[in-house]
Amino acid sequence: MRYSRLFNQTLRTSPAQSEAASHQYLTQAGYLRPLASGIFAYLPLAQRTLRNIASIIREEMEAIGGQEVSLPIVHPAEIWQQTGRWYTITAEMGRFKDRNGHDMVLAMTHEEAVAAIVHDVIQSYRQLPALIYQIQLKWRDDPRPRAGLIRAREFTMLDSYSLDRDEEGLEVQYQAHYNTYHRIFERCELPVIAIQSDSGMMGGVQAHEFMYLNPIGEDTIMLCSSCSYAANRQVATFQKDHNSSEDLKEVEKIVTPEKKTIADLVEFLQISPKRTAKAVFLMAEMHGTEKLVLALVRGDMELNEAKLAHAIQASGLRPATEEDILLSGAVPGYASPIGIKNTLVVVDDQIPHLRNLTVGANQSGYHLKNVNFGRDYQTDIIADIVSAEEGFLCPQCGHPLSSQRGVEVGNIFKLGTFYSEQMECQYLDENGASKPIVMGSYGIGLGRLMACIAEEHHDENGLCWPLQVAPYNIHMLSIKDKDGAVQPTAEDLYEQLLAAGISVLYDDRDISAGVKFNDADLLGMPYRITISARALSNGGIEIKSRSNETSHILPREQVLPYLQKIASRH
RNA sequence: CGGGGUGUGGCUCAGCCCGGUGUAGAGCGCACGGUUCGGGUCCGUGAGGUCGGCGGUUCAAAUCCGCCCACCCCGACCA
Repeated sequence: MRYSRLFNQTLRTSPAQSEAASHQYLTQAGYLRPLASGIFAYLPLAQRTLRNIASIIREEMEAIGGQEVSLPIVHPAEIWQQTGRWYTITAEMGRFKDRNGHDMVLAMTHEEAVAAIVHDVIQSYRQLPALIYQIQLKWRDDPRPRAGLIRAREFTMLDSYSLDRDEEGLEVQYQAHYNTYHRIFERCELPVIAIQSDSGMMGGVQAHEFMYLNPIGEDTIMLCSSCSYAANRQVATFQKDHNSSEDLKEVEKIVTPEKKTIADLVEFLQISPKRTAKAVFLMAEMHGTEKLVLALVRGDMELNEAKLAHAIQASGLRPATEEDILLSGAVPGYASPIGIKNTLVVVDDQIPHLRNLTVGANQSGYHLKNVNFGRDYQTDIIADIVSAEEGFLCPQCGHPLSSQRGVEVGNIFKLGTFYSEQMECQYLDENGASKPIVMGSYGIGLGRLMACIAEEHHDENGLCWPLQVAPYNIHMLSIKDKDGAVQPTAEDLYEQLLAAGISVLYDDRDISAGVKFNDADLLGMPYRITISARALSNGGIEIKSRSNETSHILPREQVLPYLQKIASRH
């Protein structure tokens, strides 16, 4: 491609409205233009990069037996109603009516659509296992898009769906994806770690996320430096301490005027927050109705809403208002499970092992000392509902955990039979018995992946693409000379490279050398070749790798074979 | 949804506080001419703007007031 024909415009200054390096450079170098919040146009350089990422993905998916399909991005509401997600997912789903007034959905993901097709295609165990995948657009009306492609509302995603007879089959395909995803990210030269994760709105039983560790990320990952433990903070567990050797003491009502927070209370009573329990009130969306939930956790712990939602099978949580709380008979600031009604009480699994805690008396200005689970109150639901924090002890080895931020570039889920049951995807086994297909679903965000690669591979001058994803392998530029030997040489070499099938961007513009060099650095092709009078008089043509400061001169006739060797690594 | 910030040509911004310089400015980019030719050369000419929108105040609004919209950042939220 001749630069003079390239559809793009680099910017001298990076746009002010971006913080992430990837966003800045992708915009400044003319890969990307915003159209609306979280909605982007991909210009030719970005499109080529994405295409390269996509071909890596296709190769690797085909290698584990994947077959590519293309599912619609507009769905009839019926299939989403069938799985219930029409009702459980709210503002994030794009909906509209067609001309006949039918409710339609913009695909956020494709489990429903896949299941609808699988329902028609798969009849027999002879057709299983199967693996289908697509690289397709998604729409999620995210409440807060940010950092350019890191979190967009419209985005392209690889999503694959495994279909198996049973759990064993699913395990095989899950493992295959686990390994393949590592290979895909490796080929893109993006370092990632696989961590345990929440299955969120997808439902399902087991899940891993592939995280690119970087402060720009919005997920918090708990890591153990002495063993392999790594988990999303939403699900990370840790070793909890107990004091169950203490004797039970008598409950004692104490006066605590205006001590509505744990901080005030422990200051007033001069006790450790570990000797208190706090009650957090939330309204939970459960099976279409709202219910008040009291979550009881140790005073120094933080409630983890993802864990809580999981424990009570809630589809959504919101903070309870004062009015909500008063209806239960509890007193905000002085609340506890003792004596409240019409409330779902969830107790953190540490609490039953803690004795003689101080909790609210459900009476303004009073707390209760020496309260004990079992003796003084009961509940049906005991679960791990607190967040792991930096310094808490690793659940596997007891070493203190650390935390880091990360970007989720991929994930794999064992869906099990949820969707196949909802959508009636069944097959007949050898005995003629009808059984639900066991499904898995797996995804990689392509735009996000491209942004993460840019984030990982850039310097103060611009992007530095890895060879396999770079829009062009070679950035060739000529520097105009007096006697005019440069231009014909450059044209000639360019034609030769094209004929050899090497992907090359040739800066043929009639502008100063500095501009060409700066643009070459900004655009970030892995190799730069310079044709100039100086290089020619030094015996040939200059070659420099983008990530390396030094260049070297190669005789004219050796250039093509040299570049062919580089390109063959593509 | 809560908090903060910003909207002036393709990009970065000045002007606004304290209304009036008469066709609204600069740099970059773009077009044309010249100049230079290994790290965004220099000079000249030129095109390009409903000053986010609507309403109000005023003899007069980019500037003051009100409402709305968009975008960015933090939080809530989120495969």
